[in-house]
Amino acid sequence: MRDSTSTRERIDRAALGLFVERGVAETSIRDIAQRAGIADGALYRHYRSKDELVWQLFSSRYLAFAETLDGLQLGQPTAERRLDAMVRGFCAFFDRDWELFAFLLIVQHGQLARLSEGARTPVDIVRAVVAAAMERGEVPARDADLAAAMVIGAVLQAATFKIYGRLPAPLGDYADELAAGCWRLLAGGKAAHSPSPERSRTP
Amino acid sequence: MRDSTSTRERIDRAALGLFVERGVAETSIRDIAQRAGIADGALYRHYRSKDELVWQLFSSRYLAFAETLDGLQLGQPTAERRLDAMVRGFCAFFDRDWELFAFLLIVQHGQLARLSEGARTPVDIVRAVVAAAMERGEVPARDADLAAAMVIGAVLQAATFKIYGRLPAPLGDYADELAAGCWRLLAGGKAAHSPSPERSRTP
Amino acid sequence: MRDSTSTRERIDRAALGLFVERGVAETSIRDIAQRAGIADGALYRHYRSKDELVWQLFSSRYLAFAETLDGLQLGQPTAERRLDAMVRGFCAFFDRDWELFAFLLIVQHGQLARLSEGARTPVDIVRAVVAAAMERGEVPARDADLAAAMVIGAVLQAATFKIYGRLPAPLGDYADELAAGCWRLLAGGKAAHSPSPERSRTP
Amino acid sequence: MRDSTSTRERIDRAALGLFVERGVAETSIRDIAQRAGIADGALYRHYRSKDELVWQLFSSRYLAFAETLDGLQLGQPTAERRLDAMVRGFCAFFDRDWELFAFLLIVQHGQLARLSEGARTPVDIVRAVVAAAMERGEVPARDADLAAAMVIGAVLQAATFKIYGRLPAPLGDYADELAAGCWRLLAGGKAAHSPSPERSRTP
DNA sequence: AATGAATGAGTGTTCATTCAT
DNA sequence: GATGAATGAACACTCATTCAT
Repeated sequence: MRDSTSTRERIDRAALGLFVERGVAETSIRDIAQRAGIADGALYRHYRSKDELVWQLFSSRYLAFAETLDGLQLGQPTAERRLDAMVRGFCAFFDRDWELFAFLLIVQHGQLARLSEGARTPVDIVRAVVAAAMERGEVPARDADLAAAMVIGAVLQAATFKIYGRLPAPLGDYADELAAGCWRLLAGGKAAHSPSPERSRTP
Repeated sequence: MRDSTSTRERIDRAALGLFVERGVAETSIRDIAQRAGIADGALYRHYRSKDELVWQLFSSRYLAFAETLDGLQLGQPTAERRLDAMVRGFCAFFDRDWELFAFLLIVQHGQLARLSEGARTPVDIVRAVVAAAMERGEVPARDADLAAAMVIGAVLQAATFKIYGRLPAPLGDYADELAAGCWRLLAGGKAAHSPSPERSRTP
Repeated sequence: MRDSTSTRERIDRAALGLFVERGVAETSIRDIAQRAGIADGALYRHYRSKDELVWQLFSSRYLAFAETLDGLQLGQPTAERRLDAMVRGFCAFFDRDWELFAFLLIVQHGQLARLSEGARTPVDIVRAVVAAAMERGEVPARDADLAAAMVIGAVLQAATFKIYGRLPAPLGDYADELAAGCWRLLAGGKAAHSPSPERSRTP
Repeated sequence: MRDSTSTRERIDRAALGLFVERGVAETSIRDIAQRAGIADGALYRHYRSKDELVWQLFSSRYLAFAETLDGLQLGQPTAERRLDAMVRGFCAFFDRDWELFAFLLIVQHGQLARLSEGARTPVDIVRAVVAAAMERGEVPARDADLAAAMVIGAVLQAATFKIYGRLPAPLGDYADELAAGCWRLLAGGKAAHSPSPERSRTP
């Protein structure tokens, strides 16, 4: 058990690293096994196929992060605090293991569709928080999905910038600004349930 | 030339469609040639390799979009109008050819690094607009890169939601809300950490 | 077409030879390609898989032989002559290409089950001739299936003996004796529709 | 010893069953071990390799059957009775354990060559009986090898028909007919080519 | 320009076999 | 004797690429 666990962890870490460095298709099972320090065949004791490996790696981490996010948000008294906790949590998560985040980012397309219907993803968590805030009147009522998309995108893109070297400091250093920005996005202005036909927003 | 152009266009369209439907690695040159209605070998008259095809497709479209974005923004008098024009332009671009956008989204990782140092990407355009707005005092001075990331992310994620079916209407229907949200994000508040819910559009 | 045909024939012959020499499982696609003088990949232009190759080789030859057998039998006036023609035909077939026969013998188990329900096999041809002979009273009425089995087995086993070196001369040299033996088997004695409970056949 | 024996028997039975169901090449050591209820490695306490297992299984059963056949024949006073005893014995053997017979049938090619020069096979037993009958004048003198082949083939093919479902009743129900047919084959006629239907059992 | 048969390196995967426990 | 994780040499098969036509 001891050995088996450590072997699997070595596989996971090796795969994660290679997937991020070269991409999934460009990484062979041989590459992963070599970096993990095992023979190719041994990998199949832990995952039934390369596809399985990618899928398990993605889904387990992706859904675990959703739970983490939910846990952070649950204890908070106000929508603003909930958002703040989630943003901060995300930044910490990212700074602790940016490689994992990069992996999730890279492989999401093609894996997302395989999630079971009822799976609670990070997206669902954020959307629920946003929708609740609107229902309770803590925030102007708008299209909850669109609002959730914007908040998620704002934070995610910051992380992406970080990965591509467009942001110098650890993501945690931007957490305040990110949380504040998201709050402005969400809480600012008047209600305007989109899509609405009225226009002209120029002051 | 007429024939050649049309063949190339068929290749491009076939490749684009297949890449989005199945992913790049899962699409073979044979698949593309077949859908384009030519023999496998013929494809090599137009692209020297599969990698080349992906790269050409990505870079030309990606950089062309940057120019489009820049053009839209150039004529506008204020930062808010510039942002509005870009958001609206993006939505129109997306609704006209969402497949192309999905392609750009999917292949960006792995292609982004190949862009030449001085290339003007959509990201650069947005960043420049945001930075200029801050310099001119049209918007509170904050970290321009972070602000640009958030704005870009907010809009991009809305498009991603649209692709995954999380938003029902055409993206254009959300353009107002998107532009307004981005403006709130950019222009709202004074300090980085604003714990108070009140805000005013212009400082 | 010229080239393609010859390539396929080279593949068939190489596969046949190797299957007989080493067995199907012991023969790799590489072995076949090498003996056929082509690259491994080229084989897949002619057969979609190794299984397909074995199956095509077996079924085409097996069913073609059934037709040959049927043709030989058709022109004959009496049951004895029909049997004689078939036995003689089989021996000629064997002596012309014993390797093909050995192949059919070796791979039959596992391939036989894949034949479509209505396929006319050599076994069906012989059985039909035997049954017709019984119906017309040319031969005592017995269990047609059993009688067909015995006739087929008698000839087949002679061929098998030949393959294993237990018979020195060409099979054709035994054709008279084989045909006569089969005829004795079929035509001799009184009718005794088996399975019947009565016993004791000792004189 | 008790336990070991039973383990080995379980291995043998598992292997036999799987070989017949799927074929030898399609059956892995893991499959066998699993069905036998042991770990893969444990199998190597009983057989040094998969090849060994197949070989031991084949040769022991094949040669044991030869002895059985010989024993059955030995006590009989006449050639006809000897043949009858052997046919009957074969049918009983088949009905008692058709899986074993199917195994012998399937793997014979490729194993037969490994038998030592002097090994007494079922074929040798039958041939000896046939040859002796000819020498003693109990049966017309013909090519003993060919005659033996025909007799063996006739019975074997009936068994094969049974395996493939072409014969409905237990093989034992056909024993009379089989023995009679073989005897006609052997004892009937005078010359190799007997165009006349009349015959007498003993010359 | 186009064709499509051919190439051959490389992939994911299997599986007989070993060996530390 | 038994276990089962690990090995590593195959294997079937794919596919980007070439090239004679």
